[in-house]
Amino acid sequence: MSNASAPSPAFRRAEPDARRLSLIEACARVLARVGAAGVSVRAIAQEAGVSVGLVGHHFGGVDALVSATYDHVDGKVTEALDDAVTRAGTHARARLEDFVTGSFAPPIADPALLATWIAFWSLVTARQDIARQHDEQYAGYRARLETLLADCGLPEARRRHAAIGITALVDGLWLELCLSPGCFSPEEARDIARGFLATIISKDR
Amino acid sequence: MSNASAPSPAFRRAEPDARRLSLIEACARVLARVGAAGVSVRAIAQEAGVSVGLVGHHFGGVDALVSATYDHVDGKVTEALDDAVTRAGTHARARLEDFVTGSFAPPIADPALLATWIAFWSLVTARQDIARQHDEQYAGYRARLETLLADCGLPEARRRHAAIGITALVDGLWLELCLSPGCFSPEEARDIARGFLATIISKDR
DNA sequence: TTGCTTGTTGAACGATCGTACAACAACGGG
DNA sequence: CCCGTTGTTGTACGATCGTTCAACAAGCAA
Repeated sequence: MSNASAPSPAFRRAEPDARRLSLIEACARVLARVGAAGVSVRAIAQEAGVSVGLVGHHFGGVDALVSATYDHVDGKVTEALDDAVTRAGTHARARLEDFVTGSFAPPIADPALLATWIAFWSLVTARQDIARQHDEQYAGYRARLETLLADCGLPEARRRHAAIGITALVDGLWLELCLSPGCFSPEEARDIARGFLATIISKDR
Repeated sequence: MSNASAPSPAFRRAEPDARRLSLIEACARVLARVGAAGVSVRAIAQEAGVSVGLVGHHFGGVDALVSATYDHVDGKVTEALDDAVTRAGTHARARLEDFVTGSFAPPIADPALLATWIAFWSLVTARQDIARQHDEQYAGYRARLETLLADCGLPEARRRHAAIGITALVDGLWLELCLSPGCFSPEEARDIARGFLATIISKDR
């Protein structure tokens, strides 16, 4: 039964980018499971199946890894919503509706993703770089929303308040959908959001 | 200048309830400052100006103190909103509006309180007792809201969706008001919330 | 095969964590 | 005045934290 000719390697080398990605994904899973209060280098390394030192080698420290995870998760959310808009076709109202209700469907409605996001929120107070990342993320989301509202013919004077309100409603529904999953369904969240949009944009067009 | 007759005491004894309250308030301040990830027995004790052992003596552990802080902060929020409703008088629509917009005025709009609340959210995933406390708090808020909606003549069939939507909008506005304080003002949040209410409840009555 | 690059490991370090507990002292009742 | 109650202190302990770094080895080039 010996296998001397192929002494299976103790570990596999990986491309730096690939290894960084696997660490980022492991960090996101740990954040979702134990929250920002319980995240640690050792927990992340174990989740990724590597040693503790590798985090320092690729990211310099756990803070940079958490920050990179924020960027990565935000990118996935943005990509998913952009895909939803593209799939909606060219009808402006449909593009807006699918952008807004996209937050209540996979992969964004995933409880693990929401828990990860809450962990980032909890770090805004304590860490300046996370606060900056949040500001950029929030501004980007609102800017995309305002563009979609403009395409629906909403006058510029009303876009700002509309975008703030829609974002708040979506965030609140998304949040509660994660914290108390049994309270209401994604379909109900969609209906509520669609009803709010109907009060802002005229039904036709 | 000697004062031998009054050798100033090294510490003051306090009523258990009073000491517990001061520890709870110190815990809330620490949660607001450093978030759930940075809270510790030593930080809380230093904030309250007492020794580390006192936390264990009065609460048994830091987890119970955090849980008690959640109860206390939730009680203060509920009290402030109930006061707003009482001050609004007997007009049903005014009571509803002041209940909803009360979240954008002191003491609830206080950034420290919001940061504390986010810290609780971040613990929902990791701690079952915090999750239960959240469910109770959320159910209580929605029940009060549904009562106010009923007083405004909203048919029962529409109350559930309306309450979920209003709660989500308020939570989202409250959240962003804390995370990016410079983005929009409490007055704007009030206007947006009032506009949403107007689409749910007929203007008269 | 040999040698080099470098991704990877795991032990070691000091700091900080939560908790336990024995000693101390403030304060009220005798 | 003294004494008992008990709120309070501060040290001690083991566990875990983030980081560092010398040694190892996987994979590629020659």
